[in-house]
Amino acid sequence: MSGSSMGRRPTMRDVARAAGVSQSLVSIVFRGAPGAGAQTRDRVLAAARELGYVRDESARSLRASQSTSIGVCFQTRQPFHHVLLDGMYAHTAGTNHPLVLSAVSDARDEATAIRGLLAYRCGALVLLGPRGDEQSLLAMAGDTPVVVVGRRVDDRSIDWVTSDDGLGMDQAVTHLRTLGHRRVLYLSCSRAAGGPDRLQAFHDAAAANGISRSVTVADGEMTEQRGARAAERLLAGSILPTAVIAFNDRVALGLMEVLIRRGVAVPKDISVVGFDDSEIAQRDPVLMTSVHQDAESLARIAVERASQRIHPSSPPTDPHGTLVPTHLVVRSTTGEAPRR
Amino acid sequence: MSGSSMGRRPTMRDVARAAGVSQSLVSIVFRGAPGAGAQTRDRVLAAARELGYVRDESARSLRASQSTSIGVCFQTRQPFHHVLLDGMYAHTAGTNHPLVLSAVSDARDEATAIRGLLAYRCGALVLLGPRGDEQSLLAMAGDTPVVVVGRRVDDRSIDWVTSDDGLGMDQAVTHLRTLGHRRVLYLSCSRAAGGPDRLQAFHDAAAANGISRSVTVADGEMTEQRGARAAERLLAGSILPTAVIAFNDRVALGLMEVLIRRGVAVPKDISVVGFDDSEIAQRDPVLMTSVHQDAESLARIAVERASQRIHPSSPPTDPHGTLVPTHLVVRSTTGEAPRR
DNA sequence: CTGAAAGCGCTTACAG
DNA sequence: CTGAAAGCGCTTACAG
Repeated sequence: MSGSSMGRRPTMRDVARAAGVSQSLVSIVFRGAPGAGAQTRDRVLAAARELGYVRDESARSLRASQSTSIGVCFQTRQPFHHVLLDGMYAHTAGTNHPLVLSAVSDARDEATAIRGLLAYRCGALVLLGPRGDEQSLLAMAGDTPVVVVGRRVDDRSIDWVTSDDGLGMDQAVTHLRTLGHRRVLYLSCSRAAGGPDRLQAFHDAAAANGISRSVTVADGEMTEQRGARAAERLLAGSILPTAVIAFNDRVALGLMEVLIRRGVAVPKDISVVGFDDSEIAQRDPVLMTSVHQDAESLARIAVERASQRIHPSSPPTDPHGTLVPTHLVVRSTTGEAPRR
Repeated sequence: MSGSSMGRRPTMRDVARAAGVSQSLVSIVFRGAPGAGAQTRDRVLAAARELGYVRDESARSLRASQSTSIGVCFQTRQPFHHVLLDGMYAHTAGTNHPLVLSAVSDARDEATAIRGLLAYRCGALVLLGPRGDEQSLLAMAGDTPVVVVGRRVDDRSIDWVTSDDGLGMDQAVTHLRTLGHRRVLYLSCSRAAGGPDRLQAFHDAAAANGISRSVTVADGEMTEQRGARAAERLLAGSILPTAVIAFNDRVALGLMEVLIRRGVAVPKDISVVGFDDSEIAQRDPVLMTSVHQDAESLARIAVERASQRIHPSSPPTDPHGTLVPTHLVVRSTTGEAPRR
């Protein structure tokens, strides 16, 4: 980088001088605004590259009348959030929507993470699986528009996008029912974003399939550990369900790890269905039947909603929420119900 | 938030007016600079809270003579990076070092991620497991100081901190040797940051334990899939090693998943040692023997180095790198070498 | 402590 | 296209 010879980082003035144009024009080129000829534009970009120029986001967002960056709040320990992040990066590459990230972790609560995003003047916030209730999310965000991913929201000032759990659960239960299963256990996670939605969806699907009276539900965390515990409790009990649907793939994996070690054959003795269809489910030899969540669409729609809120060309979309279809990926962990 | 009644977000001026002090004084309070009495300070903070004031990082970092924020470049698909993120958040909470995150993913290469950090005027960059070679990292960072986590770096202008792989490998190999193992396979990952270091460490540890001639090495990716493939290749071969050390816990897990399904008992028939001692290794029923990486110390030292580079009270520390000790956590996947 | 002021690097509107 | 200018919300040095 020849820029290093200057002793400070190059500014638009430096690029302008190097390209022999005005500073205003450099700004026009970098904003992609009309007013620069193709040839001039190339000269400016060449000079910028030569100097190692990087446009200053702090200055840009401070000065711009409308902040276009999208703040994303995610959880460090949620693999599915990282898949969503990938998708959001893919859908903002080359746009004027830089992503600003802020993580929720043991040492950092949601309010702190959101405050961190506001400090960078984000034009909109995308919250992945937020735990807070609607009113506190609204209070935290203040005047900044909010898009929630992974659960429904009633308040109409918040946009949301999530997988169609009703559809997904129905696909899972119908699949099991077709295989002859009636005694189905659902490992719920009421604490998670979308946890209550998914539980309701399970009850609805059981009713629709006429097995409401033979299904059971257990509640807990959304980790492998929780699945493992559930397996132990199952094995200690008198009547085994013939199939288990887990809140997510991680819970299903933990469950299967214990079952297999204890000599319970999957799916011969018990069928297992995961949720997410993450890498966990897809890999050999796990090959788990799982409800596929379309992370790519979730991410794309979240970005689109945020972008619409930032540039309100039209009144807010109605409805304010989107359900993304799921589909069931049948692999090797589901089979005919055993007769017992 | 009573601030929402203003129609725009509150600034320091608004807080000053509400608290009945000057704007300069509000700045002093928020910077923690000397010049404000305890009582005034409380009045300012109360007014700020009342208004829902969040200090504008864009303006702060634009104006401040020295940018104090730390840019962190991480990979979305690396669980260990998220543990490091947790640690870095914990060690910057309450300091004047806000973290700015930028992810590397399929859709976003390292150069783009680093440029993203520079755009926010970070005072220093912390790169988690960067893949680029030293010269390109230096070129990308320009004048911004760089701290690399997860591998050694020769260039003395870059600080680094990583686990002592030499120690960790020696702990793993010595443990196996004590149990009578000689035929040890190492599943390497030369492409990963620190991969070559760890491979060299394995060879050194084998030599120190007098088993150089009976060990083998296979190379590949750092995923469960890769471990599963390795297990299949092992089972197809004529002579099984009596123990496997994996590049990380994920590879070890994939390996064990196949072994257990094929009726190969761990550790009776084959011992398995992971690396990282992540949640994967710790959970029941996996309970994997693994080389523990001290993520908390790695994160703390990375933050300390970055902070030192931002506020150079003393000349750069010598040496510019730190090796963090590992320790071996013995669980249930290692045992006496089988006689065959 | 106050108050007035300069300036970080941009965006934006404006006269030419 | 240029060039001069204002201003985003802060930090910082300064006179009182």
